[in-house]
Amino acid sequence: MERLPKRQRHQQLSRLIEENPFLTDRELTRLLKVSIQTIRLDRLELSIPELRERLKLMAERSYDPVRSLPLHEVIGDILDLQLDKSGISLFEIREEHVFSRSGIARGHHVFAQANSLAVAVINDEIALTASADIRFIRPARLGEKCIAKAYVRSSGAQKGKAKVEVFTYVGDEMVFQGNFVIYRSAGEPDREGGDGHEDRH
Amino acid sequence: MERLPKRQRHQQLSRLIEENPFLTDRELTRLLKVSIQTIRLDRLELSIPELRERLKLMAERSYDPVRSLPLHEVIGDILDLQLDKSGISLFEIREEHVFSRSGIARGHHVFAQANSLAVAVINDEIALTASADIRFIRPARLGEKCIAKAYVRSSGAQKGKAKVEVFTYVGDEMVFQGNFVIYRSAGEPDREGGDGHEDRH
DNA sequence: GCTTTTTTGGCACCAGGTATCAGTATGAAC
DNA sequence: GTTCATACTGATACCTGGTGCCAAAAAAGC
Repeated sequence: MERLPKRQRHQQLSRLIEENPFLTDRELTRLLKVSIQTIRLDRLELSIPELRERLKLMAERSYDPVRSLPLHEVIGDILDLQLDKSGISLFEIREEHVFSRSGIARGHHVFAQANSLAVAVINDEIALTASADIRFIRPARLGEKCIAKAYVRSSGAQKGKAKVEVFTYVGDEMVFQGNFVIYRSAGEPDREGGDGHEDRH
Repeated sequence: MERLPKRQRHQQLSRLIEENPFLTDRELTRLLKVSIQTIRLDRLELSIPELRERLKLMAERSYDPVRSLPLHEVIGDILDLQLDKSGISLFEIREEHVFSRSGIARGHHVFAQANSLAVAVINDEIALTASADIRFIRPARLGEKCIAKAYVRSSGAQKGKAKVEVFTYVGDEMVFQGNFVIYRSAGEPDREGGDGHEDRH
């Protein structure tokens, strides 16, 4: 018996299930023209879990709050935070942040890291982005770690507006720079803004 | 028999399953102190599908490319697009876009709608945001429908840079305004940018 | 009291498997 | 030719997490 058919079938099986994880063993018998036992042996050898386990894994992954709400609260990990002074956050460009073909991060994510850091650095219950002036210096790419540094240029605790400057680096290359004007609740909290935070931890 | 216990149980059941869709009927019997048949009757009345169906739905949702990559391609539905001239998109502020307590949309989403429309309106294979000057005029809130209108002010097909102005409205109130500079592949596609598109359909 | 609703129990059945044992085909090795 | 290994198939028992249905018991409601 040729060895190839089996290996080919294994490859096909992997591919089929990868591109449609909703296939039952019975449906796979039709596609691969082998018995259901063979399908199951193959899955065993390839350690591909059964349909229900596959679906459960997918559901869990999409249910994971960290993954399912990637734009909640602060984007990136806060490394340092000196309220009303400065802050640093780290954000790694992963698969889900880039265009699959070019590997270039979508602007939203780079913006979101900077924006949420600018908001987080403001020492107030409510902080909302009023305006921003941003520049994408060079594209951020898959796997790169973006370090955003925010500096409060004028805290404006009395005026109700604060100016925050954010620089985002990959290594020593700057990829993004932005000037944010943040409304703070000391001023008129709800008049403007498109972002804010409600939980300070 | 009081009507309340049943209704209360129904509420509890809905809440429990909502916050943990992975619960089996058997586990629910422990939590609600009723028989498994009652749980099943309750699910029937509330038309809550069985565990496996719930997981399957979650898996499908996370597998659906449109939903699983909410920040892919264009955010919002394109209502009108005249390449290198103007475009209109609609984006409804839903639960997942707002801060749960204030109901105010996170800035990323409002920005993302405007940004992706600005990029989409450019008639080129590759388009990347180079810089932007944005203003959040008033907060967008849960349930509001944001209409973004983009106007290409200078297409710059030769220069490699285009200027796009975007206004986002809720009803006749402006919530956001932004000026975008977009790099287009005619110029130097990969030199800058934080966003782009790879598929034009 | 009696009636109605709610709850429970029991049983058959289903999908989509796992696990295991036995049998068959096929080709290479001696 | 016989033996052996590998691959494949079939059959059966069992599992989970249910559905569907019927009847009995319990709890309200009047």
